[in-house]
Amino acid sequence: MPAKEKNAISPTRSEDFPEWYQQVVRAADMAENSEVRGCMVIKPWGYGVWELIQSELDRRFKETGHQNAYFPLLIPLSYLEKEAEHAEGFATECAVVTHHRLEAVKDESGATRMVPSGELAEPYVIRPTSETVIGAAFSRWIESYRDLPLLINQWANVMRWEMRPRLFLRTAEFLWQEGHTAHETREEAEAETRLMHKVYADFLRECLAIPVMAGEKTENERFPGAEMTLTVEAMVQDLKAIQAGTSHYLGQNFAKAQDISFSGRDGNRQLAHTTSWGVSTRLIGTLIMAHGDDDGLVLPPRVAPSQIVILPVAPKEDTRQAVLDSCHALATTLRSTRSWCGAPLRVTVDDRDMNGGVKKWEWIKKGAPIRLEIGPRDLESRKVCVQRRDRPHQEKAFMDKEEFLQEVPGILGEIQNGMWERAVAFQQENLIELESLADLETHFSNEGATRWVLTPWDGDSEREAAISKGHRISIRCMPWTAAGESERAWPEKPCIASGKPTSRRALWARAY
RNA sequence: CGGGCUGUGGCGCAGUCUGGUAGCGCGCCUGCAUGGGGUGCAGGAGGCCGUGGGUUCGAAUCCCGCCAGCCCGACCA
Repeated sequence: MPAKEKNAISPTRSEDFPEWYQQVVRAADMAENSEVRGCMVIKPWGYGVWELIQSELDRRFKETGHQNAYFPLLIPLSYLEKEAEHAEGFATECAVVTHHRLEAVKDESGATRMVPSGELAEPYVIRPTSETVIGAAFSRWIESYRDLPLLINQWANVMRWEMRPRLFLRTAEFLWQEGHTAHETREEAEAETRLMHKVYADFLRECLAIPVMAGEKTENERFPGAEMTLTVEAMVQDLKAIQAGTSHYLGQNFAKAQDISFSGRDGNRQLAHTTSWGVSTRLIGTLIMAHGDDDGLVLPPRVAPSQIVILPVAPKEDTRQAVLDSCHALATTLRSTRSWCGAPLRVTVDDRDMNGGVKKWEWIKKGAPIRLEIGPRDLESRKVCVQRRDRPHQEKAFMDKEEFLQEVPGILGEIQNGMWERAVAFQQENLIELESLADLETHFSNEGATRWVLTPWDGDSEREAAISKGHRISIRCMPWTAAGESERAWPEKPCIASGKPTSRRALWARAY
């Protein structure tokens, strides 16, 4: 008999973090690689998480006045030529459509080959992002200051031809949301950029239970063509930073390139100020790496496709049906009479006819927050056996069914909060402040997991690039002391590069 | 786009050096047992060995071409 495995996932996080990540994606049955390199098949459990992320964000976008629309997948090449900096930023990862038909041709061996034919006069690019197409539409739609602000969002897929794909974190095709807005003044557009930045930070905190460092990107790290890029940077368990959401103030750069102009209040023609902001399926990768453990995925209840999984324990043929009936009845009661965070509970009865242990471990690996076991003995005693994903897998609490029905929203809240608090503590433990370049360089001289560092910084791009390159680190952002805050209220200290006193800080880390 | 490696049932691999037309583990299916747990036993299905050519009586194995993928460096939500 083989030795009992302690953990469901091998290797463990500490043994080999990247491999652990891949194994969790697979064990939790979230996604798999497709036959097309770099593309992924998102399976129901992974897509279910995305749907919950989507619906929650969508609600928040609408609450802040945005409307959804949909723009074409294909972008005329000429559009990308309009804004040089933007185009160059994406040039190396564009898929290009050059033909519009296939012709069946027999080759020497007699096999039928489909050969591209019907070459296009102007090739199309599969959108790596939609600034240009949406800009063209805005140019048509906006005539007067009365048409502003224009607040649009689209849920779409985009394609960036990546050399090194990893499921959810970096794939050639991914799903995302891109908001695009146009405003009358710089102030309004900047306020929009900050607002959406805050929406992201709030969403990550409230739903994904992930704390972030919020702030502004340096010029080197900015979105191509943007004047200001705001980011929320999440810390995952190997201490790397991951950009979980960005919002950009694009100034009048895109308006100029695409003629997004309007008649102002004074009757003069002027250029709009535009923004864009987005999050992608990368959030799922972030979620996995932030909360997962050596038994697999751990989902915050807010984004768990099944918050409660009921596992019937039906050892004997004569009690099986009664147990199953009781499980389904409880599920119906939970779904129809209980709610949490404004939504009905998501309950699954796993009544597949298979070994119970295997089933239980599947749900542990999938990260379902609560497991309930109901067996023949519980029918008599009117109890349920409650197990939680945030507790050791052997731990069981037998509760009266009625008591559980009362307590269940509270338990979900406790799990959600517990995950948040653990993540905050982890972030605090792994963030330090250093005040000299030498200390920074010593700190990042190793290759392994290394804590994040804050330093006083008002250095220029060249110094930043030099430090980054030598240590495989980057300035993730110039953090604010709190998300949504625009002033940088850090105490004045000498910059580690220039020596001049500054109240700004740079956040240094290795990144995904 | 530069450097190293690998292509064998759904997945992970052995077999290749020393040619004799396929094997292991997991998974899958069936049956029996088990039953608050990652189960046991028995039986079974599934492979033109990446691809094209060559050498040979005979090629997964040797030779040549091609294709695809993986890992390491520059780019990245």
